[in-house]
Amino acid sequence: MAITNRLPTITDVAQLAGVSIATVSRVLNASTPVVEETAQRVRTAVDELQFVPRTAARMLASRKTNTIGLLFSEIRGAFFAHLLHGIESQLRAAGYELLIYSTQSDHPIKRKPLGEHNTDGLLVFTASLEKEELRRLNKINFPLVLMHQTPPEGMNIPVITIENKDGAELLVSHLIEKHGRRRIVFLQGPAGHEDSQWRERGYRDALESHGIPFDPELVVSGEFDEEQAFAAMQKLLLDGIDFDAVFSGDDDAAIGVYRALKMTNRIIPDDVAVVGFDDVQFSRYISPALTTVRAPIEEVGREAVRQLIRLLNGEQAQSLVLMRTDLVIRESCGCGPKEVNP
Amino acid sequence: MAITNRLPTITDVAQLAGVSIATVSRVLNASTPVVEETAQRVRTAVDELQFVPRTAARMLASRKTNTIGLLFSEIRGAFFAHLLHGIESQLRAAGYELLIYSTQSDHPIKRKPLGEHNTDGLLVFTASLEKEELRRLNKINFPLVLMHQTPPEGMNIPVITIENKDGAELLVSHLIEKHGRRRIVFLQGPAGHEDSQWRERGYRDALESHGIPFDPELVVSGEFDEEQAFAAMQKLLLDGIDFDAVFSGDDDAAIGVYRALKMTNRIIPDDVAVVGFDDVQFSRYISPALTTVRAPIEEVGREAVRQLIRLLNGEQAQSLVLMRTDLVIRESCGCGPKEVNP
DNA sequence: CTGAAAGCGCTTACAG
DNA sequence: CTGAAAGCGCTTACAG
Repeated sequence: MAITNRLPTITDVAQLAGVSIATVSRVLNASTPVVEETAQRVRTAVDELQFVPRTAARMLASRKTNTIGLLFSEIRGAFFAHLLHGIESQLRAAGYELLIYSTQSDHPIKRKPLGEHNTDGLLVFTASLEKEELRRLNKINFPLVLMHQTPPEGMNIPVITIENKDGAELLVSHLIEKHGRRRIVFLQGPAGHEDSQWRERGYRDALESHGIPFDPELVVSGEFDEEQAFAAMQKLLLDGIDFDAVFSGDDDAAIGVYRALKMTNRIIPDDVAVVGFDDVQFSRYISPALTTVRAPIEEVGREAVRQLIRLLNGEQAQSLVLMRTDLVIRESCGCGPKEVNP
Repeated sequence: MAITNRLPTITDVAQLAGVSIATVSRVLNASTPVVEETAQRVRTAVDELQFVPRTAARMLASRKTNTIGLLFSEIRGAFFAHLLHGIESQLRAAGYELLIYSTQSDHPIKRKPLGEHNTDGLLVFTASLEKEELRRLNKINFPLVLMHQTPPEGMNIPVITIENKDGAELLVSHLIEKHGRRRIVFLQGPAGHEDSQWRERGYRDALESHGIPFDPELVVSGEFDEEQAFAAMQKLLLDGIDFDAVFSGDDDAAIGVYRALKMTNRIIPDDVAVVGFDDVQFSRYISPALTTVRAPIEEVGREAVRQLIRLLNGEQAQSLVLMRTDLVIRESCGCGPKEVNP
């Protein structure tokens, strides 16, 4: 099932149009003025042969791939769809191709999946690239932009991230001030995940500023994952730990929290208030509607592309873009109509 | 901000190892046996120089891109994340790269985004590629696999899709038989969307086999989209059309239906039963929990990759893979516990 | 404005 | 098992 008739090349076009391949290249790329009449002949030949320049040849000759790579750990959930949508749309507008790679694929990696050998620059989400490789790429001045992750010591790589700490602090303060909660569980994300670390800091600061002592018993791991959060909550319940609210780390984990609480007949928010983070698609539709923090995920993707393109154009990129988050009060915290008819 | 020191090439490696570039290529690709001692020297040189072969050069010389392309119309919602996850994981296992392109990006396309010039084969979701281009690619024997879309007349291109009609028929029959509904609205998907067409057929067949006359007034467009579905429902309500159930086309649209009904104080399922299609992440968590049809989306992605790889290997692909769907009864149809504590 | 030619960095018959 | 050489299909100085 191989390609049957050899595909046309630039040489075929040149012959048909009666010009040199250099001229064909020029009209294709509009890189140098070409007499209109000649250009027209070339275009006709291109159409007739249905010629499309081989990307590989073009990349090799021009020493540019016109492609950017996206590295991330996991394709999952609404969060990822939002991020990718932002990246893709912004990238197309700039005329770049997108190569994606999920480091979660546990198949042994022979070659470096994405790097200077196949892209002009890289977008790196959270800790999807080892520090080693990051350092190497940075050292050779390879264009990089990090998302939701600050660069290791001494590396100056642009970062796009969100106001995790402020959002979390507002959220937890709300539980304390408006709803009088004092025994608030925090479900951490994956180890080393910066979003989680900042959110935890916001959580702690909120406690501290309200004179509530930090209780390590109330901080457990939910991994930003429904199942893990469910398991963590079950353990907390079994251990008989006392609490009146849960900050689930992110919205996905909140689903697991809901399940665990409902399963043991706790009423949300009366018995236990629950809040998340991200405000993904389903958050407003679950019952009770989830109080959370809106993270501008799609915009993070867009902005990351913008900064990367600056680097690709030899311009300065902004070293840190911190996008604002907003509290979204719904019902799971204890506010609002208890499902009157939203 | 250009790459500072020239990147090492195969020639640098060859010199350092004291062999020809052909030998370096051979140990890198394990394409021909090389004396172990020599191979070792090459590997050492590769490590020392941190050499990674330029993808473009390799593609050009080998006349293979080792890349497959994914074309689809819209990156949106949980549906897409599931599909992409299936595709990505299966592709990595086979050692291919993934280039993605969303035809929705309304930026004028200069060059063909994905095709024989930059990929070895294409995965095409729904109608994301014009019939013209499909015919052209098929004619030159370019490996193609379609998802959720049968090929135009006379083209033999493998298809992976799901049992839309059976699923829809079961769903609607359930509404009729178990819940006595007879005025059932159907919300169509985008024009020309095959999933929608088959679901409509299932809907009609269910009506017919239960002796319920088809009423064109009850069929309106929801576009598989929350907002469109919301608008369509509002219009139906305003027009005073009488109905006792809604088959929303897909789960995303069901959200819009919920909103419109709740806004006008209709109780789901008592006043109006609602059912969806797909069983995406949020479906079990909305209130009332959505009765729907489970579509094995991730598996569709996996299977599409499997078939495409067969073609790439010169093997025969299965011309049609029809994946089964299952009815998922929850509460929005009128069954089950009215939120006892799921 | 246009062409001849070098070069991009690999792979792969072809000899040996 | 290994090397010299051709070739993959473009782009881009360099002349003219």
